[in-house]
Amino acid sequence: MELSSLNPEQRQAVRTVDGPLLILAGAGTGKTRVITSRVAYMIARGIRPGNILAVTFTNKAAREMQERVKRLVPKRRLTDGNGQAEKPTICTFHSLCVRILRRHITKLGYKKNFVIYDAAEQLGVVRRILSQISLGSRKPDPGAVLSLISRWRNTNSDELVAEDEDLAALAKRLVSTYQQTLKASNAVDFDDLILLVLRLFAECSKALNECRERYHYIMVDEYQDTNHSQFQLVHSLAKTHQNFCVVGDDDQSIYGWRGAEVANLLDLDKHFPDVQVVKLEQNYRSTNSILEAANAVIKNNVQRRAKKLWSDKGAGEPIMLWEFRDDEEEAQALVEEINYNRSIKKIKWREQAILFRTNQQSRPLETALRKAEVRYNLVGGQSFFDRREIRDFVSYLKLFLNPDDDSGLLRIANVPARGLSNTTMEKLLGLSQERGGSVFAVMRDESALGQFQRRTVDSILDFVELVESTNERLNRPIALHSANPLKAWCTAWLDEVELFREIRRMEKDEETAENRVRNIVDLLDSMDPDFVPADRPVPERLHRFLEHISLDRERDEEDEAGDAVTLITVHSCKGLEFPHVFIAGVEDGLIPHARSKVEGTLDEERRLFYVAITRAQKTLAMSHCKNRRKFGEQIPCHPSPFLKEIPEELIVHGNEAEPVSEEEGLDFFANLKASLE
DNA sequence: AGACACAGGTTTTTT
DNA sequence: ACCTGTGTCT
Repeated sequence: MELSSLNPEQRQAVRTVDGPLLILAGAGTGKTRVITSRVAYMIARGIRPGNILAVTFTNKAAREMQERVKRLVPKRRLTDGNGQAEKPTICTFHSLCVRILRRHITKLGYKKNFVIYDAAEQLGVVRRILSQISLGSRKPDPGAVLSLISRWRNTNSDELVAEDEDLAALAKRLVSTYQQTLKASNAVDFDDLILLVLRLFAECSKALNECRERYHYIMVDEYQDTNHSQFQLVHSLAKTHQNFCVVGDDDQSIYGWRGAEVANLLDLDKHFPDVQVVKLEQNYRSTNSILEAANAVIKNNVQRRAKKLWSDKGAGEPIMLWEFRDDEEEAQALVEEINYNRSIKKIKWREQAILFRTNQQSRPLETALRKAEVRYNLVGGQSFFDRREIRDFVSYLKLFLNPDDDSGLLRIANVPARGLSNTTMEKLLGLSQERGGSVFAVMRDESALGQFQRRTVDSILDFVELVESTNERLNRPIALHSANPLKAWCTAWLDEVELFREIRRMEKDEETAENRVRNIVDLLDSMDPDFVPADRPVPERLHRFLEHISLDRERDEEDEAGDAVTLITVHSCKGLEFPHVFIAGVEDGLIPHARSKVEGTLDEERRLFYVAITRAQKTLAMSHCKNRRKFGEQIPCHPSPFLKEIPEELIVHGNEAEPVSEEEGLDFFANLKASLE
C-alpha cells in the first residue's frame, strides 16, 4: 500500500498496527487521513475488515471516515471468502452500543421494543420526580439536576465535584429513582446505552468475549472527549488483545463540562503501560502567523503534552484585531468586511465564517447580515426534531411501539383533547409509581381505576383501545403491499387520531399551521428509505426509524450547497476549517466566559480560544467591543486577557487606517463599475 | 380547558 | 430583551 504521501510521523502511526498506540494529533495535522489510512493499511496487510472497529463521537465523523475508507480500499478486500460483504465497523459510541444491545438487552431485563429517550424526555422524567418529592422551599433546576445525575452515573469516583453540594447530594439521591423510572417505561437514555453494555459485559462473559473476538483492532477518535464509562467500554474490549489506538488532542478538550475526562488521554499509560506515542505537529491547514498565535496562547496551559504546530505555508497575512463601540457596530463592520472580501478579493461567502462563544451573540450578527442581504448559515439552533408537532408525532410512534413509554404517553394523552386532563394523568402517574409499573399498565387495569368517575374511566379505556388496536395493526402484516408500508400505517392512525385537525385548530396563523402539518408529512415521506429491504416487516421498520432519528438527528440540508457565510459557536466549530475566520466578542467574560472563573475552568476556556484560532486557513480577524448588550442593557466590556498572550508582532490593530494598495484600489473601482452595469 | 400575567433565568451540545 | 414555566382567573 502506498504511504509515500504521508509525512514520517503519520506513516509511523499508520504502520503501528499491533499493541497500544496514542496518536497526539494537533489541530489540522491530518488525523482523519491517518485513521482512514491506518484502516486501509490493516486491511491491505490481511486483517479481516470485520475485526476492525473505529469509534467516533458524531455521525458526521463516522460517515466521513466510512466514505474515505471506501475510497482507499479495493472492493475485493471488503468481501469475505464467500463473496459476502465484510466491512469495518465505523460508528459512534452510541450506535455501537445499540447494535450490541439489540442482541442482548433482554438479558438485562428490558424488552426488545425499548425506546431511546432524548434530552427533553430525560428532563421530563426529572421534572416528574422532582414534583413528586417535597423539597421544602427549594426548587432546584431540573436541568442542573439532570446534568449532575448524568455526571454521577458516568464517574467512578465516590464524590461528585460540584459547586453546589446540596444539589449534588440531591442528584446522587435521585439516581436510582431516575433509573427505575426509565426502566419501568422500558426506555433507555444515552448514558444507559453505554452503561447497559458495561453491565452486560460484567454479567455475561459470553457476550463480552464475543465482542472482544470480533473487535480485534480498535480505534477511538477524539479520545480527549471520552468520559469514564466510554473509556471503560473500549478498555474492556481492548485489554485482552491490546490492539488499541486512540487519536486525540488534549489541547482541544473543550467538553469537560459534560463529563469528558482528558485524563483518559493524559494517563493512558496507566492502563496500557506499553503504549507507543506518535506526535503529529505538521499542520496542513493554516499559515504560520495563525499557528504561532495558537501556540503562544496554548503554551500557558500547564497540564498538557507539549506540542508545537508548524506548517510550510509561510507566514501569511498578519492577524487583524479590531475594537468596536458595541456589538451592533461589530456586527455591521464584520458584514462590511465580508462583503469587501467578496467584491474586491473575490472571496466567496462560503469561505468566510464568524465564530462566537455564546448563541446570543448571533442575534446582532444575523440582523446585520440580513440587512446587507448576505446569505448565511447558522449552525446549530433548534433541531427539526425539537419542533412541537414533530415531538408529538414521534411520541405517538414511540408509544405505539412501546406502550410502557410514560414520557410519550403523558405527552400525547390529551393531544388532541380526549378527556384525559392533567389531574387525571397525575393521578394515573401516582398510581403507576405506587405499583412500580408504567402508566399504561395502570390504565388498562380497570380494577385500579376505582377512584375515577365513569366518564373518565371511559376516556381512559378508549385511549387504551386506541393504543392497543394501533399496536395490533402494527404487528399485522397488512400494509406490506404498499411501497411505503410504514407511512401507510402512520397515515391510518393519523386519520383516526386527527392530529392534523388538532394542529390546524390550535394554530391561529394558518400558514404556520400548514407548515407544521407539512413538517410531519415530510417526515412521513422519509420513513421508508430505499436501503431498508422491501420485505422487512412494519414493526422492524418502525424500530429502525425511531432508532435512526434518536441516534442521528442530522437531516439532509439542501441549501448547504449554496454560497453562504457560516455563523457558528466555538464549540461546534471543532473539526471544521474555513479560509477566512472572524472571531467576534473576544472579551473578558465571553472568552473566557464569566462563569469559568467561579468554576475554575480557565484552562478549558483557553483551549476554546485555541480551537477557534486554529480553524483559520488563510486569514484570522478578531474583534472586541467596549460595550455589549446583555439581557437588555449595555454592559461595559474589556478585551480578553488571552489576547495579551499573542505576540504583538503577529497582530495588526485595525481601526488604524487600512492601507489599500493601488492595484486593489483600481480593482475596487472596476468592480464598482461592473456591479452598476 | 384555555387565556393571560408574572417571575425567574438566561455558556457551551452530541448522542 | 426574551423565553419558559407556573399560577390565576374565567
